[in-house]
Amino acid sequence: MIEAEIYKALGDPIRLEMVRRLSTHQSSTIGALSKNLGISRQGARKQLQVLVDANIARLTQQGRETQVALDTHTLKIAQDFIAKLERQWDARLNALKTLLEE
Amino acid sequence: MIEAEIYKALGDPIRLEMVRRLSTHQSSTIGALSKNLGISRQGARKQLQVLVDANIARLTQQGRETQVALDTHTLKIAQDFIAKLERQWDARLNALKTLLEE
DNA sequence: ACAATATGCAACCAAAAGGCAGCATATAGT
DNA sequence: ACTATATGCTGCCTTTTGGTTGCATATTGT
Repeated sequence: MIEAEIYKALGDPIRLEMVRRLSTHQSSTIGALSKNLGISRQGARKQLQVLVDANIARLTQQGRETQVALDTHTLKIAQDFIAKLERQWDARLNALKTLLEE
Repeated sequence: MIEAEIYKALGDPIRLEMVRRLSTHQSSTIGALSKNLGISRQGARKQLQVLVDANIARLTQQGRETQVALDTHTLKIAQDFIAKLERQWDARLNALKTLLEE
């Protein structure tokens, strides 16, 4: 059940804010991403690592700073998984509805 | 940040399995949903409650048993949110690509 | 060379989450 | 009526998570 780790990583307000900042390109380094979150730099770094471990964010070191980038492939997996759940659920509901209308 | 609660609810293998079962209509009552998960009935019930609190599952009591149903509206919110993240990220990447190609 | 900046790593702590056993209650089947 | 079934509720325990402080290191700007 790979997907669970992705959702788990997204299931925290601070981590979700990080992803939001990355998606809008408001921050691109660890330092920038860690500011104004209401927690310490080290705390923020720990949260970022959760995103990295879930393959939602990727790190690239450049000199003394480290660039952070989103991995949209991973996000797509999550999105597709939910879409599939919805389709399966609705398909059966529609089948039932059709049956009742006959 | 409402979305975080939805992802948090989906971010556990057992809860995700429950959602999967519901989506494929393999189980529809609390009892059926709680079997063969590797944990006790009480444990499963607690996990189910997380899905209910996140508005991913709904409960409807019928006599001595309780029906469980998915709330696809909530799932759609999660799906749309990820789609938006991807679009924002890619839009800027494409803009950069265009700029470099000029 | 020196100071400032960007980051890493480990130890520690409190709170939340995940899971269990035990007991109670209401409904359904015989 | 009696038994089995479906479920609820509470208290307890262990593990995980979210966060901190303190200290170390490497790179950059002056």
